[in-house]
Amino acid sequence: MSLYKQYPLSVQNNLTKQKEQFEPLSEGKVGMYVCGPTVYSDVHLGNVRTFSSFDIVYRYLTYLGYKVRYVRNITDVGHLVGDADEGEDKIAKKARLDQLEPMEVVQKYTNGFHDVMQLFNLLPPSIEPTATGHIIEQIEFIQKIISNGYAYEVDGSVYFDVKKYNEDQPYGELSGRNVEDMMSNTRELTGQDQKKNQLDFALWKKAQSGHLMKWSSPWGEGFPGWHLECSAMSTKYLGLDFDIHGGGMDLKFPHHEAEIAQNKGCSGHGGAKYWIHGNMLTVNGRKMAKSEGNGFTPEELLTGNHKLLDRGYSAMTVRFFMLMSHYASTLDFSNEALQAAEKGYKRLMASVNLIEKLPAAGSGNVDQTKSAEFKGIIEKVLTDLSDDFNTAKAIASLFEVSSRINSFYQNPSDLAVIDKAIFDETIKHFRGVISDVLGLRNEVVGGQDAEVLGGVMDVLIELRKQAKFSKNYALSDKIRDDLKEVGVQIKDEKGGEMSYSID
RNA sequence: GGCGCUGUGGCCGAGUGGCUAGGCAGAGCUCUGCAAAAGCUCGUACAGCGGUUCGAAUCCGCUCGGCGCCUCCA
Repeated sequence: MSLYKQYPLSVQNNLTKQKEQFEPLSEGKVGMYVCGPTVYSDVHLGNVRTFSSFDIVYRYLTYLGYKVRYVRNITDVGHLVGDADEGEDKIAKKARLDQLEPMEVVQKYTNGFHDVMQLFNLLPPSIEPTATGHIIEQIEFIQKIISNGYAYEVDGSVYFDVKKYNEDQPYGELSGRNVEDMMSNTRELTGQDQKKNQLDFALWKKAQSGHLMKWSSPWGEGFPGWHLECSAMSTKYLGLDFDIHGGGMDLKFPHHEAEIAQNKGCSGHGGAKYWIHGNMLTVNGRKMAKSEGNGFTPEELLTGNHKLLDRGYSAMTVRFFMLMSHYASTLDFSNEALQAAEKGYKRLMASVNLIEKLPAAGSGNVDQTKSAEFKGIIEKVLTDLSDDFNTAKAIASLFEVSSRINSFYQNPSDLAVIDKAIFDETIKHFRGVISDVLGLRNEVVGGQDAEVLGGVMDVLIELRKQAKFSKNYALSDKIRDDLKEVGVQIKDEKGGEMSYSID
């Protein structure tokens, strides 16, 4: 039996505002689209949180046995800087400032984005389409919307007719808005003379003279509107109807609302069945954002070279920190919280590393009750993950397994009564969840350096053993204390063995 | 102004009406030559005020905070 039948998944669907049983449109297969980054600057930690949230979704679906097609786009054109329609293209502006080709800007930050994803151990999507690579699809999409009567052309630009659309189907169902309210409340913007209505949004914009990123279209030279690429590319790669659409909470309106309207205006199909939104990372209670000046890059995080950071934190520490809260809750960044996460993460991983040192399970009189109880912990982990990807709850249970492992190591007799098959199954999932679902990995020195270090440590440990054996505590303590000074902790174990960990 | 979220012990954070996660910090104990690690035990928190209920952190109302979106934003 596949795991997804054993641990049926439920998800909070923001389209229906309810937690629902997850049922893919096609048995055993999942199509998921997630809004990716706009590549005109470095990603900051807040961006990382959203992508991490959906990395968990992707990983867990896969772990449950679903075959997942995960599409995450790269927005490399089209978003304007100003709040009116005449603003400059962000990428073009960056290109002008840095004296680069727009596509050089795009490439630079796309590379940077990939590096960051790798650093935090996020899996690459199945397809990573770019907006500039799908201009034709977007033009075709617009043409269909126009022919359906939901868009109009004005002087080389095309706008989506929200009011007309709203006569046939509700606009605002995802974000809980209604058109009448918005028409009376939306503030006046300048430079929107072309639009019939303030709520209308651009599907295609005529390129002003000097605009760098532009393409030919039936309406003249221009570029696609802000929301169109996701509609066009999700349809192309996942179909008119697919399972999951994800993105940051801040994209809910207007971006995702526009996406739904575009989809329905084009084909009558709304796209995704389940809409999932990741919440924001905050700093002192405020959203981390470039405009707030409270964002920092992953590099600053690692080095601690930022005024908000007391010191540097590793990528896995940060990943673990993010997983300790639920993706739909805001998460507040602080040095204290990071330090707590760091210790917790190390404790968890230490127990994972201890598993291989354990003696065999089930070597004594097997106690079925205790065995079942042990198994129950990992079942709870999977049940919690199936409850809307609740990593926070799951981690609590993982720590329980962790404690058991530590106890088994100290008291092998407790392990002797645990059924071997049950133990192996539990440990398989314990390791699987930590590495495959949560994406946590050991942060150790790699390569040749690691071998050398290991060899050096073996020598020092042997020296300390001899010193202890001859009751030369002054020397044995000096070895331990001096190593502690340079960040290596020696631990004496039962039976005279010693182990070490690197801080 | 509209839509929505939120207020949990020293800190961070889960919480499906009753059995009241977990991590970090703190206290005690065990183990230990001394440590460290680990294990065990402890703190009995849910912004305030009402209400529903046998029973509410959890549901309802009001009050007071905080935040997000409504303009590009993960």
